[in-house]
Amino acid sequence: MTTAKSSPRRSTYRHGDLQRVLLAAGIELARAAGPDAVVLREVTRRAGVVPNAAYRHFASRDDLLRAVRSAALAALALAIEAELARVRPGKRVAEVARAKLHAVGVGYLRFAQAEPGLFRTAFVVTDDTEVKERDAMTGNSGLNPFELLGAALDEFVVAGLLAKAKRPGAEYLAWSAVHGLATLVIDGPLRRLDRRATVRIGDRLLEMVEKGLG
Amino acid sequence: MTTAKSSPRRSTYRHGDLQRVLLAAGIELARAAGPDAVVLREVTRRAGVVPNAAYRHFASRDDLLRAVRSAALAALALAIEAELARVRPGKRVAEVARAKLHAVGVGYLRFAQAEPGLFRTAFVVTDDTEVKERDAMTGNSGLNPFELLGAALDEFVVAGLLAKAKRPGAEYLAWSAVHGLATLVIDGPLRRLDRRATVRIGDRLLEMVEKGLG
DNA sequence: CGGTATTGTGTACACCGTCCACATAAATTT
DNA sequence: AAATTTATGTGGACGGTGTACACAATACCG
Repeated sequence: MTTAKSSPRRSTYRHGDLQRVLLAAGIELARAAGPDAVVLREVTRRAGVVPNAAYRHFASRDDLLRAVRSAALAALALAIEAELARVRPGKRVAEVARAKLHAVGVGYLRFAQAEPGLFRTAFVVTDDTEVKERDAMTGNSGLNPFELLGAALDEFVVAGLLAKAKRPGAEYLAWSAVHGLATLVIDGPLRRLDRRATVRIGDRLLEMVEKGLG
Repeated sequence: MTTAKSSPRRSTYRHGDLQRVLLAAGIELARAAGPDAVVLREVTRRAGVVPNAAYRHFASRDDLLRAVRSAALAALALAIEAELARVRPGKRVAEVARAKLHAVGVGYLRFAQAEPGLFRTAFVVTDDTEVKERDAMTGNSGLNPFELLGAALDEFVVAGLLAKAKRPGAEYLAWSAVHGLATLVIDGPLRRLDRRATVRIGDRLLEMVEKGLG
């Protein structure tokens, strides 16, 4: 017999869509158990392929992880955009701007709590710092999470809620606060908070950011 | 011959102080390259001992990592206390309280930038959530970093800078902001900032927290 | 149709954490 | 002081990991 061993479960020698399947498996592992769970051999196992096959599509395990990380960032961007889409186009620009910034924060925190594995993966620190797949980590708007926050702050300036002089760098301050709370909620002392309590403290935090930025 | 092989480099069969040496080696690895670098076999290698010897002092690699994490938290607490000690005991309580909160934030950020490996290790998420070595992670004051922040906020209330009603949970908000900025600075987009620029944005962040908390 | 580039396979290596049985030395009991 | 128990380090093994290298099978292109 020419073919036996384990279980080919695939008639053709070529897989056809291995890259995508490997990435999908990686994302699934990350979702279930965070970045450390993205192990190359398990990914290939799920794709029904030998471990080394992955090296035809990813330079290393770290390269695969980077791809998964981009996907996680894209998912976060989509979650934020979904929250932004719920903002009703009211009359007063100030209120709309406020609602949008709030939506960014809420989307961020919601995602962290709903998908902690992906969230941690999105912010894992990989070997080489610079990113090439810039647009693999964006949502429908073409903006990544950080840029979505920046856009919301721009509207704050337009609405007169934030002095133009204070705009540069403001996204770092706002992002710090929201991201910090997210890590507290998924890994830190606020781990056991339920959704309601999270929303409450999230609101307080966003209030602090709004009041404090100006 | 009874003894040969590699190099015992130790005459006595017993080591004498292995637990401490293993922990020290683990801390050194964490300092140099973060939590993932705390690998059990390397730690024992540095102690001149066979890998399994570690299991007489730590239940697992994760247990060792937890000990290193406690040490890292203690180091952070010490850094904060050092900054607090520089606060001059001025006349006005309000000014002192402000300076102390500022010192906590600055100590936190300084430590993150000066010892990124230890900082990341201090906040690594380990398997079992609860901590037993509660006082292995404190500074000279007996307080851990989080509690030091809480104490600073208490003084804020005493000084009338923070309404009593807003005190509960305030440490979560302040901590979120500072910790978020720290991660931005060591792993995120602000990675390349020099000390001066870090101090500047740190000041802005702390200003936001002060203004926003009230 | 025949050569060539692409993609998956097989084998092998070094490293990791951890289990088990065993050896040695210190502590304790007799 | 001798005997026994307990603490600590050793040796060897197993299954897991990432990845390098040579090879095989297919798709593609002239």
